[in-house]
Amino acid sequence: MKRNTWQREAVRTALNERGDFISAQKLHTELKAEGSTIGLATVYRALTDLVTADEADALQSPEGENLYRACSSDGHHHHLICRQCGHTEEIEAEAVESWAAKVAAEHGFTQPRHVVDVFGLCRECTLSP
Amino acid sequence: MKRNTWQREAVRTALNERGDFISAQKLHTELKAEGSTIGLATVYRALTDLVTADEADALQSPEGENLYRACSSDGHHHHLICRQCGHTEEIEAEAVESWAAKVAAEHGFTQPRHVVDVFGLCRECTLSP
DNA sequence: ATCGGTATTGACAATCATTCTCAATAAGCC
DNA sequence: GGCTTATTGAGAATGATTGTCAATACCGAT
Ligand SMILES: [Mn+2]
Ligand SMILES: [Mn+2]
Ligand SMILES: [Zn+2]
Ligand SMILES: [Zn+2]
Repeated sequence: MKRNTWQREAVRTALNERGDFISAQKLHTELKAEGSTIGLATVYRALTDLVTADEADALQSPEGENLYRACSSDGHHHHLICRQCGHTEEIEAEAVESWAAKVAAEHGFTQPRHVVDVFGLCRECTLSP
Repeated sequence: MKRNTWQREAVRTALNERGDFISAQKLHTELKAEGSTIGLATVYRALTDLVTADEADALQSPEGENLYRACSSDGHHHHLICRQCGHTEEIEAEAVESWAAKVAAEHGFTQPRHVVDVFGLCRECTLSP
């Protein structure tokens, strides 16, 4: 039986308000800055659960950190991320989905998973870097 | 002035003989198993240098480890990697290249870069896991 | 071939994100 | 209100990677 706690809700709310990708560490720091007494391990657990429940997306930053973001659209999708400010836009990639499945099958690979992310500079960061 | 050492050469040779992606840690273990006295930090340094010199490719495993591989083909390309044994095949992704550029432009993003990797189980690992 | 300046090395410590441990706490059900 | 037990949080543990620094050895100059 899964129980509802204010900690889980605090993480969910913080992610939703933010909108962009953030690390577990930074999220924990922000929550404590607002007065929360939530523990770091709990933030990790909540984020992992949100990803499992398809309420959040996760990806690795180029530096190897795990970043989390509230999912606005349902189902599998990918991201266009500003490497300057973290601003994120969700993108559809149906063509990439079928391409990944096809190329795996052609080489005899099974259970394919793919990592497809596009990093760039958003409009604002392009103008004022 | 860059100097030539047997350590750097040992890492380059080991990477070339292997052909597949491998972590710095595993590579160091294998080298020592063959009697080498090379240090772990040196393996990390050599791999970083090889990537800088475009003699090796690097990518992050889904577990967050950095993996390295000797570059066989020149220029930009992507990989199909067995997450069980590390066996790797280079793949063309022309359709994905143009898709990434287009989706970035459509959202006002500049200087786009993309991460495109496919992980699965190779034919052999599918049969005997 | 010898010498000397300095890149490079390697053992070890340090860092950093993430996970584990486990006693204390508090949801949810009666 | 009590009980059961999932959940929490502080701190330890892990594991990859990087930093430190004295000792080493490459290589150009002599
Ligand atoms: Mn996809
Ligand atoms: Mn590409
Ligand atoms: Zn931006
Ligand atoms: Zn395999």
